[in-house]
Order: sequence, then structure tokens, then C-alpha cells
Amino acid sequence: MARPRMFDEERALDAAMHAFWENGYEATSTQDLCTATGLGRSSIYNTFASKHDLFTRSLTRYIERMTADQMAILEDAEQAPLDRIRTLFARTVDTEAGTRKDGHSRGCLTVNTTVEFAGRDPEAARLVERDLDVRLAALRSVIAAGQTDGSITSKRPPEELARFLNTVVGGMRVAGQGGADRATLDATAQITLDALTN
Amino acid sequence: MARPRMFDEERALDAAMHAFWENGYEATSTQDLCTATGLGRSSIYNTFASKHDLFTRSLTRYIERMTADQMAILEDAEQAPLDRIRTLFARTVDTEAGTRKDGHSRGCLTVNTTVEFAGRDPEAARLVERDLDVRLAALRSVIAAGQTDGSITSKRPPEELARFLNTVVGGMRVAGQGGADRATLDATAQITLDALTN
DNA sequence: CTGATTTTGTACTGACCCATCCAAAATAAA
DNA sequence: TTTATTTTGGATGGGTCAGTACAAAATCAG
Repeated sequence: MARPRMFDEERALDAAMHAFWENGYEATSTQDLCTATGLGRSSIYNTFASKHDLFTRSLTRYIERMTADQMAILEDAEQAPLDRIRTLFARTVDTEAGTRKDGHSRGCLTVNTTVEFAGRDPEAARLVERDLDVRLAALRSVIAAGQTDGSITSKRPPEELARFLNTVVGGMRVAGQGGADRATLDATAQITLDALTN
Repeated sequence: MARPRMFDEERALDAAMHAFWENGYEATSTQDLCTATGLGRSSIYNTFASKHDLFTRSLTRYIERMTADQMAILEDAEQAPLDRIRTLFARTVDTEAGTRKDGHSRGCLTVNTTVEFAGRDPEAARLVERDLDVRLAALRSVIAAGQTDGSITSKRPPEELARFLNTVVGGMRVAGQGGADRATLDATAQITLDALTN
């Protein structure tokens, strides 16, 4: 029927996602996106409606992946509830501990978007907010389970503890972006976990 | 001798700072800065070397103000060490609890800069890093004092606890930018304080 | 009032921005 | 092979970007 695509859309989306992740929305030009994906302008605009559309699809992809990853950890029935949270923080430390050469990490696209866009772009804000709800629900659930089995001794409502944990994770992303090393992040994670079991 | 300035440089710097704070570096155009300050391009470029220079001076101003404010709290001899930390978190909640109409806050220019710039602009990274050192030192000091007088029962090294507190504060800034309300931020602050006294 | 000096408003620069247009290339059905 | 359909590269468009040039305006010492 027609000329077939010379590129893999998923792969292109991945490349665009990384570009936005690294430099943010505003600092990433359409030319940067062409270079990152290896595509020409036509291919990009033929596949995605606009730079903004490409961004929201990149963000959606990022959220799906990251949240799926977190869900797998938080809903892993083989681990005790508290251990799942421990694993979640270990994962956070791993991804934030000096990913790049200069010792800084790329942080988290969700956090980055919240900071750069939350107040200005309703669609991005919606995506981030919806993701927050999902992650908080999973955290609440595992916290409640931990309180039931006694591994979490804090008597605070799961909702509050979930928000607390999510806030610390967000703070660790920022700290990683600011150059915090593994030992520092590990210590913060440990103190946070201790707060659940005091 | 010559024609005098028609504007107050401090006031202009303040306006520019708020513009960068609200929208970030990239999304703030020089035209935006003219509008925000009420100055013409000539006046801006006659006073500041470049957009980048204006940004670093805005950031420096922000850091000086905010850190002076935090220092006043953390070094207030009239309050017990733990109470100073309590006050610090109360202040953080106040500034992050729905500053704007849409329920989101502007966050913190330091955090915003870390996220938007840390990996790309060495000068901004330097300013932010130096500020981090100052704030951590003050936190370490008050934590050590709290451990000495017994109001802080955690046996963790002050360095680790200081990093932890700073990380939570950063996370709360992001949460505020994401729309967290006062009650949520208050609960997070309370859990964090409890972690020092368990 | 004159002249030296600085600020100011306006117009302008070249580069880059995001997006579109269009024709050549590539495919597969007819 | 022809035809319909889609992708692709390259050129192009209008607009905005950060920054500059320049002359008019404003001051004050002399």
C-alpha cells in the first residue's frame, strides 16, 4: 500500500523521553529531538502532533514504566510489607546515586516535570497528579499491611505515612540531582525506614 | 555629571527573581524580564551583563534571603534546639501551602534551579552547592545541640540527620508545587520531627 | 548656557524557535 | 507496471530569541 516506516516508534519515543529527562521541556529543542531520535523533522511531525504532544507521550511512557516498576516492588507478595518499602528505597538510591559522570543524576522526569511545568501546563499536571494517586494508593496499601503484621509500628494513618514516604523519595531525587552520593542517600533511606519502626 | 537612574536596582532584581522563580530560567524571556521589572532592554543590559548574569544575581539574592531567614530560626538561642527545627518545618509548610490560586506553590528557587540547571550550568550548580553546605552546617549544629540536651533522642550522626531533614524539606517543596495542601504538609513535618525523637 | 556623561527608548541584528510545505522515494495492491 | 498511499529529506515560513547600536533625553559641573 504505502511506504513503510524506517524507524521504530517505541525506540524514538524512548530517545525523546531521555532528552526531555536530561534537559527538561523548554531546553530541549525540536532539533535536539531530531538528533536524539535520529529522525528528520517530517518523520517526527508525521508521527507526533507537536513538541508538546511528544512530551506528554514521553512523560506517559516514563510514568508507565516507573510506576509499573514500583508496583512490582510494592505488591511483591514474596516480601514482607516493610521489606518491600526497604526495596523501594534501595531502588531509589540506586537510580539516584551518581548516574552521570559529574556525580549528579538526571533525577526523575515526574519530579522534574512537577517543578518545571506543574503550574503552567494543565495536561502535564494532570498526568503527574494521576500518577501520584496511583503510587500513594500502593504505598497506603503496603503500609496498612505492615501495620497489621506488626513490622510497621508507627500508628500514623497510612495516608500520612504514604505521603511522607513519597515526599522523601522526591527529596532524594532532588538530592541526587544536586550531587548527593550513595552513602548520603543510603543514610537518608535508613532514617526514613526507622521512622516507620520506632 | 550624568543622567541618574530612573529605577531601583534592588527592586528590579526582586522582580526578575520572582519571574525566574515562577517560570524557571528557560521559560523566562528577556521580554518577560522587561515586563516584570518595568525596565527597557537598554536599562537591563546596561545594568546586568546578560540574562544569565541577571539570573545568577537573582539566585544569589534569593539564597541570601532564604538562608538568612533559616539561620535566624536555627540559631535562635531563645528556642530549644528541637523547637528550632519545629519552627523551620512550620515555616516550610507556611511557604509551600497553596501560595497560588491553583493550589500549587512556586516551590523554592534553589530546588527549582537544582532540577532545571544543576547538570548544565556550573555557576548555578556552584551557588546551590555552596548554599547547601551552609544550611547543612547550621542543621548539624542544632541537631548536635539537641542530642546534647536530650531533646533529640536519635543516635544517628548529625551529618546524616541534617541531610535527612534537608531532603525532606526539598521533598516538601516539590510536594507543594504538586499541589499538596497544608494538612498534608503538616503531617509530613510531624512524622519527620517524630523521627528525631523516637 | 555649554559640554561631558550616563540612562533611556526604539529599532535592529543574526540566530534559532516550532511547524509546515512539497516533491522525491518507497512500498504494495491492482 | 501502474496507481494509490505513506514516509522521508530538505527547503522554507513567520515568529521569537538574546543581545546590540544609536540617538534623544536627562543630568550637573564648569
